[in-house]
Amino acid sequence: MKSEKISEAVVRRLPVYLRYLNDLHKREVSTVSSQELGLKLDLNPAQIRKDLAYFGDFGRKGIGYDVSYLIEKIRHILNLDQQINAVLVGTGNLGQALSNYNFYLRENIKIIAVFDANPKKTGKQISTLIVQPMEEISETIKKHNIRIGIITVPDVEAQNVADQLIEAGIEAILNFAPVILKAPANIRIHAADFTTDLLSLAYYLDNGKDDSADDGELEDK
Amino acid sequence: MKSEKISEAVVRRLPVYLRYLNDLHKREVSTVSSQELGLKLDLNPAQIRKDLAYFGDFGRKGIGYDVSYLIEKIRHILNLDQQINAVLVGTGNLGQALSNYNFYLRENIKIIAVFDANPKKTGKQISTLIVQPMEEISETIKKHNIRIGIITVPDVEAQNVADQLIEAGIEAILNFAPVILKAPANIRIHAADFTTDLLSLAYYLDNGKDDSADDGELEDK
DNA sequence: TAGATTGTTAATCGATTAACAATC
DNA sequence: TAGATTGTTAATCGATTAACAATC
Repeated sequence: MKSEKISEAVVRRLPVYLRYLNDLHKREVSTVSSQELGLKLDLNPAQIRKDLAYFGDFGRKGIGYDVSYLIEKIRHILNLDQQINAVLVGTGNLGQALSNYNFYLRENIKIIAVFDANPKKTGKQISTLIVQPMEEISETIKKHNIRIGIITVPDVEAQNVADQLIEAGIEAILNFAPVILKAPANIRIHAADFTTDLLSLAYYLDNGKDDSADDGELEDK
Repeated sequence: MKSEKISEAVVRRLPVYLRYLNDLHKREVSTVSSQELGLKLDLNPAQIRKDLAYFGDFGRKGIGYDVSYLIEKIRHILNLDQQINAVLVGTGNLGQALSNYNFYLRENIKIIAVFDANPKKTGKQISTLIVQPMEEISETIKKHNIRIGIITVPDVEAQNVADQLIEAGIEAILNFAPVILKAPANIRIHAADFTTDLLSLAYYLDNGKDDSADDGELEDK
């Protein structure tokens, strides 16, 4: 174990490991090697060993990693060995889908309140929750020790909502709106905007493009 | 302009540029510098200039970039100057949300068919589309020149659906299921699984952790 | 002209991978 | 013991950033 700073790339792989380890556990596999993990997750085995070694000596030479033990360790590293409360703001289609999709079933992150600025939406029930008006957001966050905010409002409202969440003391934000949010450095923001993923995917479509024909306009065919 | 290979990191930033440029265009801003872009998008201006320069000399020294011209160029690079047809498989909450969320309104990617394996779901209407049974997927993809597949089925079914999409001739997949899909190298797959984003976010929550207390178990407080 | 800003080279920084001693 | 596999160092690879000549 070392005391280096952990890079974002490493942290982003931890949930991927955890997910597959949970899978192995369900299938009653008790031990796994970095080799096998790498094969399944399309990652270099050395990278996996290095990632894990940042946090401790979790493996055994000649044997591999104990699945249950590694699950426990990664869950601890990710703060998932405690319940993490979250709020969701914006009950459009996506917001409703996420509210129903209960993260809590798999890991310890639980959406415990949902909000919407639209009075026509407030008071309605989504899953087990009642949609609350924005006026109540600060009080709810403080009262229930809510640490993560999930933003699923239209892009023009996203920054405003983020500001309110931060003001109320939230620590981290998962942002589905297609904008870059501004926030103090101590607030962690992850972009979950899939339009970026989708549009960049289009780049890789093969249009019979020829690298050497940069200036040639091949409109037809 | 150079003929180097374009890295994935560069491609992923292009939609981000495009998004903000569209914004500027709407606000009738006609010119923008890499400096301003960097400020708004939290990116290094040199990086933005370098990214764009891979594809051409789009800027003017001393002036900056013409917003409309750059939009046009990036849209061309991303293949968005033509309609790209997509299918969506899996009409659960998320699938429905994405079907309603019409990408087509902003850019040229259009979901033109939706599928579900569940007979109780087929025949129902989502937005303007009728949910079709999986049996029709291959024919529909071929008939309508569908190039992108969006997977929103449960994780255990995702690989199977991916195989069917690939078999039918799809070129790229946006995968929302929390699994690593296996596919031939010529098929582009982007992971859009937000549980990974959410769980990695939890890592950054401050639990009064102390880097130097690696082995000390501070359970309380 | 003077000020601004690009495109690009060189320098830096960081992340991935290979290799291997240690050891189960 | 022999085979397997870790943890870690060193080598490689790639991406970001700084700096600046070119030029609008």
